[in-house]
Amino acid sequence: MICSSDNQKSSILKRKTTLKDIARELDVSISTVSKALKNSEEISTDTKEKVQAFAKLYNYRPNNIAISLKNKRTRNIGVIIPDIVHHFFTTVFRGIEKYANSRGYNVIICVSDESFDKEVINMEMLANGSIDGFIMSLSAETQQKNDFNHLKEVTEQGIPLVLFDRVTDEIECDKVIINDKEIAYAAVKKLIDSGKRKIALVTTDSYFNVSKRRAEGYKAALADNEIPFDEKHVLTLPYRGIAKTKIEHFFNENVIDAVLCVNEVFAIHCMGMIQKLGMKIPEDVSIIGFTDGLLSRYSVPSLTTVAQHGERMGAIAAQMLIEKVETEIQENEEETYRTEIIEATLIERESTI
Amino acid sequence: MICSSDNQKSSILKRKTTLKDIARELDVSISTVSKALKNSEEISTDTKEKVQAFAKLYNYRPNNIAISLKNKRTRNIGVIIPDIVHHFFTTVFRGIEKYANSRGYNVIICVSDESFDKEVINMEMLANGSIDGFIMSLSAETQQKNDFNHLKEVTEQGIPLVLFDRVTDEIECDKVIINDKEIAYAAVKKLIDSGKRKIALVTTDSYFNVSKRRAEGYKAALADNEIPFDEKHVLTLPYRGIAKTKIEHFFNENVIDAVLCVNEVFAIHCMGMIQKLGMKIPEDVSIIGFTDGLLSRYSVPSLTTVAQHGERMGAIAAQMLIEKVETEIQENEEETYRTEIIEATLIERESTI
DNA sequence: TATTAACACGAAACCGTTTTCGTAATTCCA
DNA sequence: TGGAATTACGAAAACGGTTTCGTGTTAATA
Repeated sequence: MICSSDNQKSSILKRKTTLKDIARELDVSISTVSKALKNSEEISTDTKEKVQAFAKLYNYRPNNIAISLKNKRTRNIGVIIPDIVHHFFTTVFRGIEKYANSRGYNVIICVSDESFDKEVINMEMLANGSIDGFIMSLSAETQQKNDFNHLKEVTEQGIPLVLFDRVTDEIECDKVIINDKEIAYAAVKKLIDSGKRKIALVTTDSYFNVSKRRAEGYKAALADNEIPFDEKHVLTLPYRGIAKTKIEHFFNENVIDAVLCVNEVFAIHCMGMIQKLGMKIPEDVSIIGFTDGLLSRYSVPSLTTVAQHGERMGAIAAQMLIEKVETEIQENEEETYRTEIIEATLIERESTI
Repeated sequence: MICSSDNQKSSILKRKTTLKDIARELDVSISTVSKALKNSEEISTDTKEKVQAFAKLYNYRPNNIAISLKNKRTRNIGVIIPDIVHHFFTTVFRGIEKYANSRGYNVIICVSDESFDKEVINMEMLANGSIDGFIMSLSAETQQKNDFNHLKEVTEQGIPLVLFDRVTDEIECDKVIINDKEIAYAAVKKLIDSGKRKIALVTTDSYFNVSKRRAEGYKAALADNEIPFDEKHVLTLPYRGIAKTKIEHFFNENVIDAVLCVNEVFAIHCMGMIQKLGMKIPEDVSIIGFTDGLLSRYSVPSLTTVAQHGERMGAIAAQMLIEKVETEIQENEEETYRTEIIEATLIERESTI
């Protein structure tokens, strides 16, 4: 052995001071220190002052991990979302983070990347004690496979779970969604009221519950206004990557005077193509999108769009989760789950009349 | 049976099975179970098989928290960024998350919201054992105040830290930045080469090192091409919120034939105003922005911009951090820190000639 | 003066692991 | 057959806290 007998690191690292350190230094027991720092009645004012002063001096901070182990509570929330470079998820996350933080919780985030396997792996990584509960939005693949065993396992273990936006009926848990169908209905209604009749729906080719719900609203609005639903007026685009030729083909083959897109990017693409084909927005073709992101705000013309109020959604999800986490101790009572519906808003800009 | 009928929760919650449970059930000691699950040589094949089978059956998973406490390693990385609803930070985060995950790390994210206080609080929350290291980008306020004591404390405790993009010389640690000055120089050079001479710089009014570096590149390029720097050609805008009238005023008062903006949103605003004032892009006025986000790609005309390669930046930051975390056990050797420079790329689109 | 109550503190268990070290039982070898 | 080596396991400490319960000392009371 080269290093000197007292084995400590030779560097000047301040090791974190522990209760044991304080106890040793002040010649009292660990329990006394612990109690003194908690201002326990049991300890004399004298000792408390000494201990607290010493703790302050050495900048004592209790070790979170130790406390977590003891309390079986981490004050961490696990968030699993399909994508992070995505305006909607980002805003939801902001809502979660803000609320969680205000309640003293930290947020561990995992990205499933729309993959079932990653979603499962991430859940398993976090479910072994790292977090007190989950907030998540299902990956595209998970929705397609319709396999929710990982969610079941987690809830059966008693770990609270809140699903948002991309949810499933298969799992009993708290949920937060927006009124997709109703707002899609309202959007299409608005187009119809402005005189449009040949209304296209541009949606994802992946299976998403949200797209489905929006399509339902679209169809319902048509039906209620005696406009026959035309399969050819539905354009499905790959969720990722662009399909410029497909869009071009669509607008060449169909006479369209309005478009409802299930997201912002689709809307921008359509807008570009429509303009390129020499049509005017909104006079010739009106457009409404989903998601009130930068694109909608700053495009020319600016885009009428459905604001999903992601931040509120996130805050509510976090609130529901923390409530469950903190009251989990209850006995017997049958668990009861809520589905909170966020009212989306149609933001009217220049792409509609 | 694992769930002894007494005292446990009456609900059907599967309590997580622990080593102790397995030990009790199989009538061996906890140590034996632990070793058997690790396939230790010490344990007979017989016992190992029994234990492993039992563990599998009851879906045993070691408790992360307990392991963290024992190992003094959490396999968690703390990320503190000023904003999450922001394309650049989001891409960096994606890089961090992907790399960290591939190495078996989870990411805890906190948002400072450009506030010094929140940054400090977040650091303190995480520094008490929750994470093995930090990756962060300084908040606007922190850069303004020039107060880095929270960073100092953390590094003095031996917690590895990697700063990215918004960094400071005051702290010795690993850093990842882009070559802001050089790329700004290149951008301005490109404008000059295309015949532009009256080049504006649109920058933030908050104090950011990155803005400063970009301004340096801008000035250097002017100087090297014998274009006198004109204070009036610099427009500073509030980092948050829009200042439409300020922009309008600027372009009314100054004859400008090219603009370099330190971000995407400024560029879009300028573009809108320039078009509104009847000038053509890029013929009358060329524009170059920073950040290759959706806006740059989908604006009309599309925006020539500086791609910062956030994802790569994040991956490298994570790699640097994990390297430090995992070799931290070293003795004596003087710590050595690197500053990694990511080469930004100018993406030429329609807003320049 | 004897009994009791209040006070101030410490010992120890516990949370769920890992790991070192000790040891009983078996096997090996001469 | 006796000693050594090997095998297979368990006890216990440790990680850093919290908390229950016990106890010695002093002060109050009868």
